[in-house]
Amino acid sequence: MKTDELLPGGIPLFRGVSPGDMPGLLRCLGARRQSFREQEIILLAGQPARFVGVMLSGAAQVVREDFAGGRNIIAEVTAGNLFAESYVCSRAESLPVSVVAAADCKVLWIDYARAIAPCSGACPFHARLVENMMRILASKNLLLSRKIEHISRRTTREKLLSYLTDEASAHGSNEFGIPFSRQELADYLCVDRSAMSGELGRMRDDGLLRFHGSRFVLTPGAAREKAGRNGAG
Amino acid sequence: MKTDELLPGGIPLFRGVSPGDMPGLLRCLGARRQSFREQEIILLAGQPARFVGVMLSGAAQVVREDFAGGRNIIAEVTAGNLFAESYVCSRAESLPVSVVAAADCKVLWIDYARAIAPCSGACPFHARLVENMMRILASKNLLLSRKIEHISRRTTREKLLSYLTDEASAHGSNEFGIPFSRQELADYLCVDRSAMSGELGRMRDDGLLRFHGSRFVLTPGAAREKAGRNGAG
DNA sequence: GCGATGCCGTTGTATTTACAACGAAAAAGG
DNA sequence: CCTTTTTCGTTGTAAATACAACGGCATCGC
Repeated sequence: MKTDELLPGGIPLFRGVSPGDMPGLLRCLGARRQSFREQEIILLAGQPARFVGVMLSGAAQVVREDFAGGRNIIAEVTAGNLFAESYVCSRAESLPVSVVAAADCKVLWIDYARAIAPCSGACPFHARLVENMMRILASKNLLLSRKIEHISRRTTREKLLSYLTDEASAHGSNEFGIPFSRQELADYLCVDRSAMSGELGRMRDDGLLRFHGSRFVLTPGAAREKAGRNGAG
Repeated sequence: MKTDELLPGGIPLFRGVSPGDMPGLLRCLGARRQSFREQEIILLAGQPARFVGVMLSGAAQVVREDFAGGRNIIAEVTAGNLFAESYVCSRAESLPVSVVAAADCKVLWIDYARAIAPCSGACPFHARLVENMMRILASKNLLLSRKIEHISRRTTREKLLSYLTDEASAHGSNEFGIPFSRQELADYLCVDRSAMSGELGRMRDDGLLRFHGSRFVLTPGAAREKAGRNGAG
């Protein structure tokens, strides 16, 4: 198996495994590679959830077919990342979603049962793999929780304040940059871009913050009084 | 250590471990028990995130102190469940949240480093524990993802349809009961209860569904045409 | 039986938001 | 340097929502 695509550093699941150890680990896992062309179905809803997918190159979309038959994109999978891992690790019997190639792509399949089975000590990387998997699941958990915390707010102003104060404390400073364009931020917070833009302007007028592009400066202490119809308390 | 509170069946983390094996497992993990009185601080934001907490009895709240100093409850911990596990498993350096006892409670602390360290084969339950932990993390992941899917919708009608169709497919039937009262459902979907109640009535008038209390019957195929300002496609 | 309480649906109003359209500014590309 | 494209802020209007208040209805305790 070619392993030049499997740079451990670029794939969170293999973090901490040295390149030289990859072939042995993959053999021990019984990992298989598979290629897909754009639009091809990588996983079909209803199939058993046994294998965790590692997207080596290309990209895919996770789609849910809703009740009425409509298609709904619920996640994007990019190179280096996992897919279907939550379903497999939660021991779902079958997949409630399908995964479709958004471009030509290469996938590495990992049998979950073999990944978690203790392997008689011959392969010291199982433990590391499991640890990485837990880290990935837990990190995603935190990302999702934070997003819920933000979009649970009723008004656009509150959503913005929730997100921005979170970013501020993550940066440990009132001044910070965000990794989103306006449109991306609006999508993240589930609001209309122009409405959000207007609200940002009003917040600036109210002295809550200043901004230039994607750099923001929060005014300490101002959040409480001018937070809008229901304050932080 | 008393183990009568540690019914493995009631604690997802210990699922699959027989009662007789619990003492050995706990010894191997170096687990410690600690009691707290109501209002006491169980974990303080800023502390290192080394130990996963198992709530044996009582309850607690996970609170985040936001930028402005306001307190914000972001989760409730009930008996049998874990807390701080996402932070610990994601290898966060320190806790961004505090945990406060909502009632007198008893907590079992599990050192994550010992939980994932291979234990020389003497204790066959480590693997099970790790598997359970992954299942818990992954399941929570799915719960959060679904919730985001629902509350990302712009209108109350869409949120309701997203949630209800999800429940329908989970039950495998157009007719099903939901585990929420009206107020709880409104809180879950992040909308006003009375507004939601009104929207439900309008949806009934539009022939989308029928309901009585917490039992719902969705009208097949109706979702597409009457879904509101943007349909399922 | 009776009042107290909690849950739910309804109504009216003020607020907030989405939506569409536009122009300025910035960025990209030749 | 100029054109093309994208991003962003602004405005006006229509639609949706929050909010507050109320009444019906069931449950509960006395």
